[in-house]
Amino acid sequence: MPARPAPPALQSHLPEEATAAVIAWFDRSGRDLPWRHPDASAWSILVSEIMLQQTPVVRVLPRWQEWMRRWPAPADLAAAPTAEVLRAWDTLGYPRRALRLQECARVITEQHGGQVPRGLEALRALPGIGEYTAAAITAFAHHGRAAVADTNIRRVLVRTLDGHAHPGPALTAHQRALTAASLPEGREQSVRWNQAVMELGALVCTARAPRCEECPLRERHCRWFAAGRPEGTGAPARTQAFAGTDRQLRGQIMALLRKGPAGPEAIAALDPNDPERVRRCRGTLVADGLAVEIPQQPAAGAAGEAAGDTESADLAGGLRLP
DNA sequence: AACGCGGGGAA
DNA sequence: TTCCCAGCGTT
Repeated sequence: MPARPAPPALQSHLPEEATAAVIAWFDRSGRDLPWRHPDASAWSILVSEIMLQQTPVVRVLPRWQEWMRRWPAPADLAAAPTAEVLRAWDTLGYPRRALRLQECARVITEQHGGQVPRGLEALRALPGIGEYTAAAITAFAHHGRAAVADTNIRRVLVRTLDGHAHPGPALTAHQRALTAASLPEGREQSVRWNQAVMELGALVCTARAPRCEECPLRERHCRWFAAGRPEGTGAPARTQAFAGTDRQLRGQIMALLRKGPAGPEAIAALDPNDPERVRRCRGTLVADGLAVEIPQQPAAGAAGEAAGDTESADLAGGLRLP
């Protein structure tokens, strides 16, 4: 059996000329986002990164402005009532992020002297900060050299270097290697590169309808464009459940609780046809720390309930924010 | 590696 | 309706 044909010569990284072109494009066309301002604090950048996890920039902007006004330092958020934090999170989605962000503020206040820690390991130890966010804070807040691999950067590098249309749902070892190899050596250049290539993915090399005519890599550096922009063999295939999911009902319950404590009838009315689903979602919200049970008040003058009744699940009361 | 976790805007 | 969005934590 003869050896398989040699793969086409892959470039595992972008030449310096290409990174310089992307940085020049960014200087010309990048958005003026407030967390990119030179005087943005490390804390404010950390907050922006958490909010931007799975939530688009345009929706984050007003919430971030309000948070920075109300809680300009970690100690401010650490001291805030959690219910207020969840209300201020509003409809950014995935409200567990808000809980983790407040926990993060408390750890920074109590264990790091109120300063966002440096180093990938110390950052990853904070609640809600994973591989991407630790690298992003290192690069954007501390101006350190770190390989940032968000969905935008992964898409740009996979298209230009691999010639594939989509990077897939998860960061792979191969993609880690691409981001590491493409990172400019100089610290300052590496920071600019991360910002620039991320922005290129957000504005030009988009998932849906890329604007290749505006791309500085189109002519000489993009394998995907050279191949005629082939669609991937398999669709992204991320079947995301829609109506009827627990996630949707959890969101509806949280919307109710943001307005104030809610009685059991109001919660049950969100899905009158499926009390079991309501019960399940109430339970997971409480378990997640996003809601608190309101104990049922025994009827005035009534005799004590049966002593053996240790489980009150059947007698669910209302819920409120923690 | 796969799954659950919100919500809104665009194709 | 579907897809996508500066992902993370758990199993």
